Amino acid sequence: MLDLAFVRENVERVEEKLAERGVPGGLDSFRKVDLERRRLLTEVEALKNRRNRASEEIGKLKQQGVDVQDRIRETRTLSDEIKRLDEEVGKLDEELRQILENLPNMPHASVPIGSSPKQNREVRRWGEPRQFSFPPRPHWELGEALGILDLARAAKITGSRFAVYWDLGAKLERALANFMLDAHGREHGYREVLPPAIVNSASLFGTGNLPKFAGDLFHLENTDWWLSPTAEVPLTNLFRDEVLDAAELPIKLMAYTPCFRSEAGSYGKDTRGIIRQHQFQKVEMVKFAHPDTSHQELESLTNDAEAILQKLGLPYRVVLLCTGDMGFSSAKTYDLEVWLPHSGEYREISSCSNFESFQARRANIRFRTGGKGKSEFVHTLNGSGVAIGRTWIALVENYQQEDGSIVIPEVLRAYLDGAERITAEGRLVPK
RNA sequence: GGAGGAAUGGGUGAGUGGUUGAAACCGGCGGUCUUGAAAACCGUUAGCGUCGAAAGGCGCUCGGGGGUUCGAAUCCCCCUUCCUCCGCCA
Repeated sequence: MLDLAFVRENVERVEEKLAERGVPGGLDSFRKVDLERRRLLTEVEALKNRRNRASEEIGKLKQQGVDVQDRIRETRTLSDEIKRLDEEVGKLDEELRQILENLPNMPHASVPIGSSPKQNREVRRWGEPRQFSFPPRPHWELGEALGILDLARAAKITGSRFAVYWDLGAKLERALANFMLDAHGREHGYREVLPPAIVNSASLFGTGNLPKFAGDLFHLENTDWWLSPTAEVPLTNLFRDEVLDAAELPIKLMAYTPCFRSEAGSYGKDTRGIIRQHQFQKVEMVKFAHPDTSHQELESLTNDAEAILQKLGLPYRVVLLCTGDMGFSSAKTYDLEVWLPHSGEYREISSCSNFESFQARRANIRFRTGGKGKSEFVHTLNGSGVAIGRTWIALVENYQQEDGSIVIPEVLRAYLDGAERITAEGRLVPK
């Protein structure tokens, strides 16, 4: 959420910035409602002042034993008028609140302007896509053939866009999680957290998922609970309504959690395989940073995610999203895209964003320097470090052999009882 | 799930209708004293909104929301969270 006073004082600049994001319509209704609200507010506050003085007076007179019936009657009329005006102000408050809550964040100056992913800017590449001496197969074929991935049975027990992993397929998922948590914990200084996978609407409001994007989420019937779409939500909200000490910043947290997305509106997209799932697991990194250094923190956060792909030997590129492709809450986002041989393209595997004070304002997360002075909103950041399901895909596809087996990268073997290769030998799954 | 109890400023904790936005203590900050420090003493110490060029007004805020009243931290209703006891349970 943007700051009310800031928007008021910079309406035109805000309008320009939002136009860059392709937000239709200007801020005319904002101007109108804001003005009218303030006009009414001064009016009703003047009346309240009169009422307060009158009440005080009545109290005094009553103690002196003076008859105050007339005074009371007058003041009652005043109170009625106040009540009426208060309701009007309330309506305008609500209108203004809705306008503000539905404005996306302003893009950082370094973000390229554009309306589609085509205007995203590739920042760097790492690794060379492997040259295959045979036609590489997609992960769903390899996985089913090896008996480590089972989409048919997942559809039976739950539905489409769910997966069952067997044997080394399941273990690989667990190995990846542990490998990533260890790397970020030991080498990058993130503290591990295990949060709830169900969150309330206040938390989702804080990160900017609600009220606008309820359709992307799973809602638990007759409750205020939702399945968390990413650990960003619980982690960021850990410090909701709290004041942190500047000396503690940056605070770096990570969590391995399931993530749930309704994927409404993506029918027909990525229908094969496990690219797009209703449930997937992810290691997520979240930072609470000082405003002065948050953009440096974004760079290092992105590097931390990249380190995972490098250790796994997976070719990727880093893309700076343009204004039109960024998420609602973000001021600047880098996507990491990993190379997928079956489609011969780079696909998103991590998204690293600086939200600046946008989420902090919504969630009321502040910091104070030396325990004194005025508190300020922190800057929040997060990034996938990285999405496990898609890493699983990338490994299977990039390390596939002509015989359909998968070579396990060196760094993961310790997490898989020393296994060097996944083969169909001894498969458990009935065909 | 059932029965009770609680929620006040950075902390502890007073306060059951009228100068209480809130005592007292602790903590924080500034000062006096001291070679320095401690102790002691004095002073100071909420947030948001709104008007104003400023100085400074004014309004709102005692878990959240509604109500009663000329007037609510105080009375009534609803909700949330926490605690205790009973039941159930991985």
